[in-house]
Amino acid sequence: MADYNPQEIEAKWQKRWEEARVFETEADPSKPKYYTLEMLPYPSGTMHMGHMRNYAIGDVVARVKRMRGFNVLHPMGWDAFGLPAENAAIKNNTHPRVWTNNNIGEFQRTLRRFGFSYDWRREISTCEPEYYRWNQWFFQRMLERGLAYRKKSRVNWCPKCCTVLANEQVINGGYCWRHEDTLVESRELEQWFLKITAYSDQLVDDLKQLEGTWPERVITMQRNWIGRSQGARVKFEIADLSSVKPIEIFTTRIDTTYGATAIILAPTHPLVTRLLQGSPVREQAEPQLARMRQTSVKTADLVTAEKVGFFTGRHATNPFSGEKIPIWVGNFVLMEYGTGAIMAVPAHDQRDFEFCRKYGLPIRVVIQPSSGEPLVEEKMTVAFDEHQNGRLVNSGPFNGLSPDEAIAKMTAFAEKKDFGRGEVVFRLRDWGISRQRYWGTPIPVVYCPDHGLQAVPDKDLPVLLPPNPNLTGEGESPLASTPEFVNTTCPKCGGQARRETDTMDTFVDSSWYFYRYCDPHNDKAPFDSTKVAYWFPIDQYIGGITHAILHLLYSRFWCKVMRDLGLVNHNEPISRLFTQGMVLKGGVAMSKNRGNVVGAIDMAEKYGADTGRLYTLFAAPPEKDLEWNEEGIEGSWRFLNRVFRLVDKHAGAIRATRNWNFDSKGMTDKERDLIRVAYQTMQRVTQDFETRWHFNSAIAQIMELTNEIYLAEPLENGVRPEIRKEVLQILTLLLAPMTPHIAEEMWEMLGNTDGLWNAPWPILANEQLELAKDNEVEIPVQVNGRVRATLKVPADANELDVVAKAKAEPAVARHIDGKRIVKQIYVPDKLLNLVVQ
RNA sequence: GCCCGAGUGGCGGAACUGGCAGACGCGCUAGCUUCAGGAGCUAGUGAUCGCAAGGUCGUGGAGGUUCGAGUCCUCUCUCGGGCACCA
Repeated sequence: MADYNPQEIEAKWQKRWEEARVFETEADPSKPKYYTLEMLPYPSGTMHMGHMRNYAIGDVVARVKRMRGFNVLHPMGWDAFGLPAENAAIKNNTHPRVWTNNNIGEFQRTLRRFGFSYDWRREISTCEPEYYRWNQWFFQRMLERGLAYRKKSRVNWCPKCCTVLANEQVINGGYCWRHEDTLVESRELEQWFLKITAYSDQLVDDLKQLEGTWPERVITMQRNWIGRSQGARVKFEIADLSSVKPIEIFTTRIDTTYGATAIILAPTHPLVTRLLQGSPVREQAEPQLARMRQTSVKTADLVTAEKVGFFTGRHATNPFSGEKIPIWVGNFVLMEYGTGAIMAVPAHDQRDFEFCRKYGLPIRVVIQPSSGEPLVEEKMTVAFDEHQNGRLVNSGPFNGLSPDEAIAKMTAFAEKKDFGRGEVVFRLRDWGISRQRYWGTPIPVVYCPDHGLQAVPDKDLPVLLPPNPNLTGEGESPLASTPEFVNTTCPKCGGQARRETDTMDTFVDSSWYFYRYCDPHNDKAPFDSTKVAYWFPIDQYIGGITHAILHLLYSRFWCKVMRDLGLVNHNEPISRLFTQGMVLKGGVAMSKNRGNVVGAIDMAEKYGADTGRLYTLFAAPPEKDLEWNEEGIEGSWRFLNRVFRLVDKHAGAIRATRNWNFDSKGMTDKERDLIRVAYQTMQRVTQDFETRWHFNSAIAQIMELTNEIYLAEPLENGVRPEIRKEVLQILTLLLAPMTPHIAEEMWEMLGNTDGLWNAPWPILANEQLELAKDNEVEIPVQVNGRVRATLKVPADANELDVVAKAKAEPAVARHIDGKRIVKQIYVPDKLLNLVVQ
């Protein structure tokens, strides 16, 4: 009798897998491929059970597919650049590379300890020049095509990170994504941008391809983030200043133009200063403008701030009606969106309504609801902004049209008269990638006093990070104070030149890393396109919902750029996305900062990797958050011990037994029952793995099978050896994707000399399917929907027999005696319901 | 404000297309075993009335459809998440 010793067993099989190179894969067009991966981790601190759950889910997928005969690519790597490494290095007076590589070592050791089936030869680390040189190479391609450009603009600056953030990294209306309590400031800086907006339309349209295979909420979040709105641009001439060009406004409701009672400009609109020149209200207006421009810096406050504004003293002409309406400046109009100017239609837009009420501007109804009380201006308390329901009024020749008809007709009219046109506007902004920090990919350009901006030629890539930077964590990029980095020569004239000292956002690294796994050691190109063509698109991607916008949007963008460069031939990189839940402790996500982590290595040492894997899969369905419970893991540990004891007890006697040939002649009832349960469990578990991803209920089924076998003990009594072996082997195979080490060990104990890694996933033969069928079923008998008895009848019993038998049941008879049966519902093998009066 | 998602025992969670609600596990109770602790094994465990047989209630709440609803429809409450003066 041996005890279950996970430490020994796990080390033994990890070594065997490595020696047999079980998880190493090559592209092979003769086999069906399956590319699955989990989002690459940022190696900070140590791994906790939250990480582990993610990889456990991914490993089940990879192992099941492998057993199903797919050529499976399952790689792992490190998102190794980033601020925490730099900050930690400053704090501990070391180099970011040292800190990062220590962590990578720790992470790698932990992942190996858990026996995840990665092809480690393909491991990548984004902070290595072999990797980041291709970031630079891509940057040059984008620069050539105008997709990378430099401009001075207002950008988000995090005072704690001491760097610029992308719009996607600003959360909760103005806070840093890493420092959730730190307000982002607005600064005017020269920055590098990637022109993701060139792909706005495609990024929205192609979301349709992902419907059904990506979580709906990720698609919705991306759609909202890109924020495409169909509308129109309309010109309003400035009545008092004919020499100044007309004001252009953007609206999605051109049908309400007759109801416009003011034009409102953003405080930073370039026209504002010109309008105030010589204006009768200039004296009062200018201080207000100054105040507004100042307060607009804090974007977070905008949300709650009250609407304020002032009159410019000028008027504009409504191109439809010819009416003169006042031009105002309002703090709620954003320069960044649309044209930075709007027409205020207080009757049909809530914001305009509030603004106009406050400043006594008139309200004019131009859409009357088709049903209910007609609107009366003086009595309105909110704007009427529906456009499904209503008809135009007070709108000249457009009266009587529905808003949708009016939008089409009025846009056409504006185009004909040349004062407006239909336009699509996006919320998405270009991706600001400049970061004023050291630990990232250097942006590969130089500035020559004579030739200006020059790209570093491909042959000179990579532009390496200097080994000994001067890290302070303050002010401008550390690269700027590293003379041996900054001072260089112009690639055009060879004269003195200065390098760009900003580095790239680390989201550049993760935008294409999964392509590199296909060809990780290529030193001629980012990857060989034929290899990528074999593996891509990714069949299954697994990660947290936190990346719903950032990483997953950038990756989609990058894919489209690569397609246009002729490097890949697909539109979307990821066919199927799964977003798993977090592991919580005390109701919040595990994180080092909060000090509520359960270390993965600690768990492996205490219970073994298999128990840790099993528990994270069993405790909750994978998409849900999981509250960590130390008592729960004990249950998984007990279960594995129970299974191990069972196999250990029988192994000696059946080790040499030949596999059963499914001959059902002369089977005892006990044998039949056991085999049936085993095969039924197989069918259900297969379903749970393949189509439903219900790992938790798959495990519950396997536990039930184990309980059934225990109840049938002693098996030696009436169960022949080959059937004992069949049942125990099925139990072992079903566990293999989740708890691979103990499964291998038991497989060997049962007399198999060929590793379990070579075993195919069991698919039931016809004889087995026959044996899996129930020959007797239990049918609940209801009277008026209440269960009164349960009948045991043969499968496929006919209705008359069942009804007769049911009526004979005393508990049924009691409820139908003296009453009339008005209806009889019989669902074969399911239930019988008698409706009486 | 807008858009998603979720509400089932003491707890984590099952329930495929409407068909015995609470599988499986944790915890708890009792018994066996043990010097003891631990482990293991067996039985029980939604609430409620009843000595029992048996009955009634029960999936956040209120209605509805149906022979039958956790599941479908309408309204509503609570929690979680995302976006947010986006014109």
